[in-house]
Amino acid sequence: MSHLFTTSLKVSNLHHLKQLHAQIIHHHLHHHNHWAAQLLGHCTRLHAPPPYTRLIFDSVPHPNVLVFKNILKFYSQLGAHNDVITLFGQMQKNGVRPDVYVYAILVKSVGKAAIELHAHLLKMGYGCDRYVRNSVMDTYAKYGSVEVARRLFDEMCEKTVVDWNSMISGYWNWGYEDEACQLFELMPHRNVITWTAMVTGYSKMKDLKSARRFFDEMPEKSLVSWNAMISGYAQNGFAEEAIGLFHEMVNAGLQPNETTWVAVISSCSSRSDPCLAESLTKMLDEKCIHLNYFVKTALLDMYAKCGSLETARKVFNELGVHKNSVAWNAMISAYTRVGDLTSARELFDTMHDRNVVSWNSMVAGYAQNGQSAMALELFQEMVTTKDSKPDEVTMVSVISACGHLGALKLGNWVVNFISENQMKLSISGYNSLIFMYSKCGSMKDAQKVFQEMAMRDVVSYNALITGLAAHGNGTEAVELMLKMKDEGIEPDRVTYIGVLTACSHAGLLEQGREIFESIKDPEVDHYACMVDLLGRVGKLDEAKTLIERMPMNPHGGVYGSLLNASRIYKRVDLGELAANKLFELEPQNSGNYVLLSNIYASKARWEDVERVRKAMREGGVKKTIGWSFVEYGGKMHKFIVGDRSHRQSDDIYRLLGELRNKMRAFGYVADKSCVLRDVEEEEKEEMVGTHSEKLAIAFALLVSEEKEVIRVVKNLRVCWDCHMVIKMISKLERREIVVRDNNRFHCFSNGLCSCNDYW
DNA sequence: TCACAGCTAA
Repeated sequence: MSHLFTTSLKVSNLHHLKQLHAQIIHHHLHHHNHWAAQLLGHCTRLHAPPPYTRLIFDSVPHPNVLVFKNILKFYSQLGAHNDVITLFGQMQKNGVRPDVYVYAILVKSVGKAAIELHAHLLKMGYGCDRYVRNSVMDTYAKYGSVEVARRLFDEMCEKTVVDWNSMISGYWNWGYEDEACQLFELMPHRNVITWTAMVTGYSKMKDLKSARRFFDEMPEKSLVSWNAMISGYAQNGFAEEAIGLFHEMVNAGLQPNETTWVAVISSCSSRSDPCLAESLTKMLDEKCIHLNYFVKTALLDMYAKCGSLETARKVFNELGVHKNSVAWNAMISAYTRVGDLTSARELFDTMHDRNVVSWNSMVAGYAQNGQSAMALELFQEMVTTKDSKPDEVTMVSVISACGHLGALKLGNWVVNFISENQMKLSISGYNSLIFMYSKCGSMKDAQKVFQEMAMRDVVSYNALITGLAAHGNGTEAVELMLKMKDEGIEPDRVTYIGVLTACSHAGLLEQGREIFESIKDPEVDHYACMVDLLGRVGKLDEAKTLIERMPMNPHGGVYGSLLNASRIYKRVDLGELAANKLFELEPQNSGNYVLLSNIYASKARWEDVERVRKAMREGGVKKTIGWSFVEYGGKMHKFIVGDRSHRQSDDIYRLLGELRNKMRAFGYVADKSCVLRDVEEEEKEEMVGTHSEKLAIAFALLVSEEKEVIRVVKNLRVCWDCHMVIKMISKLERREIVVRDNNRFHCFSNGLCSCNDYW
């Protein structure tokens, strides 16, 4: 049996551990407490898989305090607090008397309940044991109240360096920078752990400069210190610095461990550089690094972000039963990143330990892939099931989805939800609110949010300027740009796109020209805005000249602006020129065909209209179909061409029929511009159909009260006949109809549109 | 005699 002792000495990896385990079983010793405790100790040290470790524990018929201690330590290290508490209960049931160390572990796991446990420990006379005392204080500092921890700290007559370190980390944990620094200064003897805690603390506050200062000033550095600094860089997006420091560490002759690798791998993920990923994979292979849980999950994420979804999935599958929520969430976002929402949802539905990040990944996945309605549906499920509590990340996605849909009532509900749950919003949270209100057509609220912000960044200004632009408030947008310059915030490319668009919508030719001239290196998008501005005020030939003099190749947006202007001013020559360029640049974009055919239609050139349609058919160009939304009763109702899925479909179609008859009676005859045709009459015709807008308006008419404003939201350019229908309904029904088309707001009343260039 | 404090993935 003596060889067992020698084997047990060199257990340096999982393989050795399993060999030792096999030998112990061979000698029928696995029921013995001594050997079980040995094995469990190795499990903790080597981060063995929990099911394997549990198997060893369960094979002991009468575990003693040593065995319990080791299994508790294992679970404690995993952060499996519930298992610690359950096992502690079992220990008491078995009549095994816990010692101070067991209590020290337990205190860490019970979280806020440590307060009761603390009283119990005092009664038992364990209060003055320095390990118990430190554990209690540490737990208060981590999970409870840092003030209580400080009181305990102050009451100690002899403080060890461990107590000081616990207290300093406790302060950092709650973001109390000043208190942490104060203690650091007061401390009689600092050790490497103290210094490392300072590095981590500053990294947590995103103050990498100070973190690095402490790192450089440390009298001695351990591997953990290096890891702290590298991880600090990695977690704050300083990938270059993290990788650089990693090389420095290797050059200093230090052997990286798994924690180091995790930081390096995650830096590589954020770079999304497939070459770097490959060289890293090779390096791990060559060095035969043992890949633990964290490393494998980090690798999974790296593969997903560096373009190899298949490899990521392979790692994910290989994690087997040991997968935790982080791996699941990484895989879910990997799918949403490439737009594969089906696979993402499949994973989301099959995972059982969903947390807030899982929900966020899925909600953001829908929101960022144009499925705002699904994003809101899932959010509502999240709130009703109370599976996880939404956080700021959730709310930003939800707010953005409300904006895309123009769901104002829902958006207001979300704002209420945020204040009721006392959620704090960061600058980007407020920015998303400005965006939402702008998109919902409520500039008053957008401006209110903007005013109330304590700090604003360039995105805040851009959100408001873009909103003002969409509402045609050109002068205000220009003023806002001047104001941001005054406050020392430099306009960026988005700002200029916003102001130029605003000038264009408000017809501010001279100011637009001036601003365009002031841009240092105008990009192609800025030229497109300028062409749009010139075109809308009727200077089409000047717009054409500007295009010819562009220093770069014009993109679709440039010619799109010219085409749109040609439509407004019925310039067939320039319209044809722009359209022909567009048919080359973006042959599958149906909108260009629609616009050209509308120019012909406005000149009653029906043969040409037919010719464009034929070209479209023959080119296999499918009209892009989009959803229209109407918010009613706190819900979004969505419609698509020929839709019959809505609950009130029958009523909606009946109303459409009635409207058609009414229009005929008022003399609006269906002419060749297909004003009143719908899908039943024109099944084979791709240019027309029962458009989503028609269905949406009919639905809104059905449910709205007399004189209520009807709001229809649609982001794509809508067709000729739909515009005509909207105009006529607004005249016949004497209703105001607001349509968000092409991200602009159009208010129809009495058959007239608020903007002068609407058809 | 030891254990207690610092670093790890979305």
